[in-house]
Amino acid sequence: MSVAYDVLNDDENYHHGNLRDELIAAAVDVIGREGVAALSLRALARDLDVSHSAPTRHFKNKADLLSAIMEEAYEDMLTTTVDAGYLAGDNPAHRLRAMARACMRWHVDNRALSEVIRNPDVSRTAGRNVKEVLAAFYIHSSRAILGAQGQSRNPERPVEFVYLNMIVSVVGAASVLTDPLYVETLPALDADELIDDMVDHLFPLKD
Amino acid sequence: MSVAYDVLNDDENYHHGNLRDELIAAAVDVIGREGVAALSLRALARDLDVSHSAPTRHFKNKADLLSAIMEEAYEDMLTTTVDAGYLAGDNPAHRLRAMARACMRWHVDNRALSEVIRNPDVSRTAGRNVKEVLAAFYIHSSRAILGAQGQSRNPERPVEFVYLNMIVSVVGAASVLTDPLYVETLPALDADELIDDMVDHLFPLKD
DNA sequence: ATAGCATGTTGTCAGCATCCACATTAACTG
DNA sequence: CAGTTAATGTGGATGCTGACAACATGCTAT
Repeated sequence: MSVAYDVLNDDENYHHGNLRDELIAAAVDVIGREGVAALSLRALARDLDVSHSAPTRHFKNKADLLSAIMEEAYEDMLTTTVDAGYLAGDNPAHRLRAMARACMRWHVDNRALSEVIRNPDVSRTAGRNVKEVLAAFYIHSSRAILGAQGQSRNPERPVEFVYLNMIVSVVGAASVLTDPLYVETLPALDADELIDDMVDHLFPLKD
Repeated sequence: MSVAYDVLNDDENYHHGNLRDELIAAAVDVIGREGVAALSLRALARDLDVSHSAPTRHFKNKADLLSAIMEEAYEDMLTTTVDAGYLAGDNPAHRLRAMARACMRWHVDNRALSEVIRNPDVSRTAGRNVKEVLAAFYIHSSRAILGAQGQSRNPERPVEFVYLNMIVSVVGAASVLTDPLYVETLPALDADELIDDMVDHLFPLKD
């Protein structure tokens, strides 16, 4: 639906030309630096040298902007983790581990987006799109888990619990690893080591 | 520091008498129903039939109110889980499992408070108090983990990782179990079953 | 050219946080 | 018991914000 203008308008146009995408980019930047609460549509408009209500054309209100960010974030996150699974080779257990690791890494590498999708005030506004993407991801993951069960040390654990535990671990790791309060308070904490340890414990290999 | 008035002022007083505590209670109520973003000091003042700037005497601003809520929440949460450990008897492994289970349950039973302490915009304002409480909890938990290591199936795992994994699991479970988007999207999900399953997996018993 | 549409602008309004001067009460002090 | 002081609450002013409405501009297709 988003129009791609193949022109490069260096002159000062009446039309901004790419406001929607730049609004999202600027918003993500602000969120990364100052948090969701500090986000202001008017401030964004000022930053982009645009009138205070120009954003209305693209996002009905603040919740709508955050909702759009959430949608992009979920798609990016889930394709990233699914792709990581495919890149991990043919061994189902390795694929599953790669998926969990990639998903955690995505959160660490995309602090601002992670903060948005984990914010209840945002997820409350989630539309059908997001829910369908999440449902599809559940199906995909269940298959991956079933495929890997034979190679795990605890093959008898029900798939739903394994999946839930994976989601919980990912969300928890995202919360802990991106929150300065935890990082400051917890024992010396290297994100990669923690992720590896948790993946090992979540999906232990046989050998 | 909080004064306890032993009077019951049924008449309409100039002084409210207990504004601070009632502000917190009303705020928690609003957060539970509409989320942190919907919180407004002026609306709270209206609800309590008090002038719009009365809250200033008790909380310099909104962040200050949320910070106070966070402090109370952390103390309540951590004493609840520590107490659950003591109540679980003498077996160190059972104590540790009881702690983890109680901590997760606290989040489910105190949705609003959980949402506050997991909100980055709030935790960013955490003061020395909160940090000291968290540090003390780490010490307490490390001891519990060390005591339980002999009874677990994986005694060789470093204490810090076990602790981190526990925190991650608790925070993640809180996020997942209290967020309607997850509850709606995930496979049929009973909080108690999930908690038990996760605790079993986190701290497996020998037998 | 011109009608229609997407996009951006200016103007306006209510709600909110924050600050300030002032009012009232409770607690302390001699 | 009287007078002082600190704590608490009031009312108004200011500036920022989100939201809406009416208008302006430029692209595109007929």
